[in-house]
Amino acid sequence: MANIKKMDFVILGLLSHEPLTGYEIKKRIDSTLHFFWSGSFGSIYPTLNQLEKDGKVTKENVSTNGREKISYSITEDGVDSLKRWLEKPTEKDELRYETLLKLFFGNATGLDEAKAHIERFEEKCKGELAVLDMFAKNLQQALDDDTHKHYFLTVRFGIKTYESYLEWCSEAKEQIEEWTAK
Amino acid sequence: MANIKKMDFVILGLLSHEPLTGYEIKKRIDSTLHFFWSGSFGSIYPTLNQLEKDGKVTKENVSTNGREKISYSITEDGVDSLKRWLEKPTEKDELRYETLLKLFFGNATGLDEAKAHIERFEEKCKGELAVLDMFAKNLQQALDDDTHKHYFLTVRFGIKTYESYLEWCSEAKEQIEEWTAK
DNA sequence: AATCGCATATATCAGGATGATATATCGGAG
DNA sequence: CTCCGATATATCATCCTGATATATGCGATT
Repeated sequence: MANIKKMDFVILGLLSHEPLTGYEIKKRIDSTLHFFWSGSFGSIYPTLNQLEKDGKVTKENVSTNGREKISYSITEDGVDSLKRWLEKPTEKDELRYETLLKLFFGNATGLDEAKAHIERFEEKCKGELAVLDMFAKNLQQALDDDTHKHYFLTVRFGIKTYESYLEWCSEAKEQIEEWTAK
Repeated sequence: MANIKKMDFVILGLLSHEPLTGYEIKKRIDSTLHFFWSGSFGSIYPTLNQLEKDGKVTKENVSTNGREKISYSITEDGVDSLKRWLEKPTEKDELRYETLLKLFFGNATGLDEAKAHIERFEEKCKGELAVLDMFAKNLQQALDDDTHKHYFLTVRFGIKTYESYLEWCSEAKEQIEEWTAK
């Protein structure tokens, strides 16, 4: 079999917590999963249709404030699929940092340009870290919920990595100054 | 314009160091760039053909040990393209960790399963870190070369992040034991 | 000397994922 | 009352991956 479709399990996973619309799924991905996963509408809506055909989710037309939307719920079959996937070992963990690519090839433009990239990266990290710190603070007051326990572990991962990114930024900038000084 | 093709710049970047064949490019990606970028043959060969049509690289048939291969070199036009891209701010830095996805949705299977995922992740990190430590050691003896300086900075990034991953693994395992104990 | 397996080398293809775009409605700010 | 951003669903070109195909050279094993 070719590449296994990950969006299936992202959606099943989110629906295992609560029923959601496609639009709400996108929001969850962009907020909660944001620092270790991503997904687009072009992937979400077709997958939802397929999952419904396969009997792993059911859809229901809902009207909120006179607004039409389609709410999806997970079925028993869907939960089974999710569990089977969760038990399998991870296939691929992937980092894809354009900043590091530009840094690596930076010889063509020089160390000053490299420093500029690092500084932009640093600012972005500070922003992300602030968000994660807030998440952690909120979660720590609700750790009796098992779902929150798992969430909390991933947030801690994010905090630790962003902290180490920031340390690297300082180190790298100092290193560059040393090199350019002499 | 749609998604900018990154493979163009990966190839131009690598060719800015030395002439290479498609196969050698793949090897460079899988070894040197491996911990922050990836790429497949299905992307490399068509891109090389396109870059040649655009006059950004030139090809030359070479025969080593009676073996035919196509060696590519970067042109002035190619170097210009590369530099222009290097000067632009990073568009996207992306982490895509299936392990964290499984951890996040782990409520459906429980904390024991979560621990198993963390332990597998830990082993993989230890392996990667050993490789990076070796890279760093070798590079430190050749930092007079400007290309190596840039390389060294990215390796340091890898080391710092993998070290923080390992710290997180310990912390997370302890946390899980605390939770399951009571 | 023959064969087996692995690295070298190039190429193509089905399918998954992204980013852009299209369309339409609702609610609040000015 | 109009404009703008959020809500909501959907599709498409394009990129990228993983698999597969094909073929040769080289060293190890039988």
